[in-house]
Amino acid sequence: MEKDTKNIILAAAKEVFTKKGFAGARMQEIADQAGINKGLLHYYFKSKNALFNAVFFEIFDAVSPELNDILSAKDTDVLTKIGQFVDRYMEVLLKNPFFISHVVCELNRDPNRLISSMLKGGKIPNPVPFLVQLQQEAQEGKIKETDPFQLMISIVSLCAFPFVGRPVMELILDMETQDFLELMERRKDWIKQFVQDGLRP
Amino acid sequence: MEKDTKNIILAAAKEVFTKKGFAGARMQEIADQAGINKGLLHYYFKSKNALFNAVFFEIFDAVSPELNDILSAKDTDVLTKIGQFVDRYMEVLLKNPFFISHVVCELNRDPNRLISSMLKGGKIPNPVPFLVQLQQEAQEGKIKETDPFQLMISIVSLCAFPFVGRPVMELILDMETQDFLELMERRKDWIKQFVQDGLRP
DNA sequence: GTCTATATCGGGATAGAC
DNA sequence: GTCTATCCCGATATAGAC
Repeated sequence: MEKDTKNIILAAAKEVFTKKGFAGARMQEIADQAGINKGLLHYYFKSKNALFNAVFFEIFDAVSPELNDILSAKDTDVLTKIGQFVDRYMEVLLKNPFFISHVVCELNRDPNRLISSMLKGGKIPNPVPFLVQLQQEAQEGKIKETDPFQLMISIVSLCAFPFVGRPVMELILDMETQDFLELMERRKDWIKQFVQDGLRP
Repeated sequence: MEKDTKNIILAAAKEVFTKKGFAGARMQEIADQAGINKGLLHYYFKSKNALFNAVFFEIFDAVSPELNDILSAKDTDVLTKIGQFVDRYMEVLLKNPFFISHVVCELNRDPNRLISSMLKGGKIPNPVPFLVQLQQEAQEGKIKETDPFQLMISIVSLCAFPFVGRPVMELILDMETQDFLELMERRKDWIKQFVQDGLRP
């Protein structure tokens, strides 16, 4: 069962890396979680680093091109694109609610490890077409004039930050993780409405 | 020079923890950064854990009550409060641009360590007065009706996320850290304007 | 208070039996 | 392919001289 074991390992690694971060994760714990032993981990992945990269790119490769396509589409106005982007991005975040904080964490710790791999894969999102379109539609008076960089950053922030700040939120707002996920489910529509309101001319 | 050495250590620790995270940080590197040796670290702080907590609370204790006061003030309307909050919060973030990602990272890794200490200090921010006020002013028609939770989360997200997502942003938008900080400086006013626009009735 | 030297241990990685 | 046993480095923490 080579393929199964490998996938079991990947799933276990995803969970442990997510909870503990790269440096905090233990190969032993990943092995336990997968129901195997450390030796076998190194049989499938030659190092902790290789295992981490495998986990990361499994998600990244699936999501990045799709989001890129949404923002680069022709013949779709920006408000529609923003709606599609928020829907899809939040969907991914909800499906992997603990992973993004891990990625953020690793990027801050050792930006080169992930970033050089991302560059190698050549699948870096390209926001330029979307930024240009924002300016165009603003000049046409379809939306309020605003700094496109700041807006792009804000859309991602509104979606992603709650997931990285989840432990604090759960503390301050006194809620369980289940409540948090429901709040995020409702948040999709809230963000779309809020951005749309903010862009009214 | 006991006091000086202690502060030098705290500053060095802040920098190294910030760059590497708790698990990734090395006591040796902190000692090097401070221009002393490992033994002396343990003279002032009995463990790595104690050192980390000291660094965290130096910042947290200074900022948390102040932000709390802004949001709880009487006789100030919500839009003004939001402006003050954004200004002050962004100021702190700009002053410690690498620290929040570290805190987020640690909270996700081991929520209990920091959270139990925060509870012990008794200085947890209390958003309830602000949330109530949001609903009141919405009913009075001063601002658009909206989910107060979602709005509160969004204000914090708009300020904080760029700092945790900085490495990715610098990659995608192809900028240096200096450019990033200037972008954040301008962002203060942008956020205030955007939230205000989004809350127009 | 500050240093050097060292005890101790945890964890990534490897060797080799089955 | 999967397991056990072990190597060995690196990092926290301590002991003790100055």
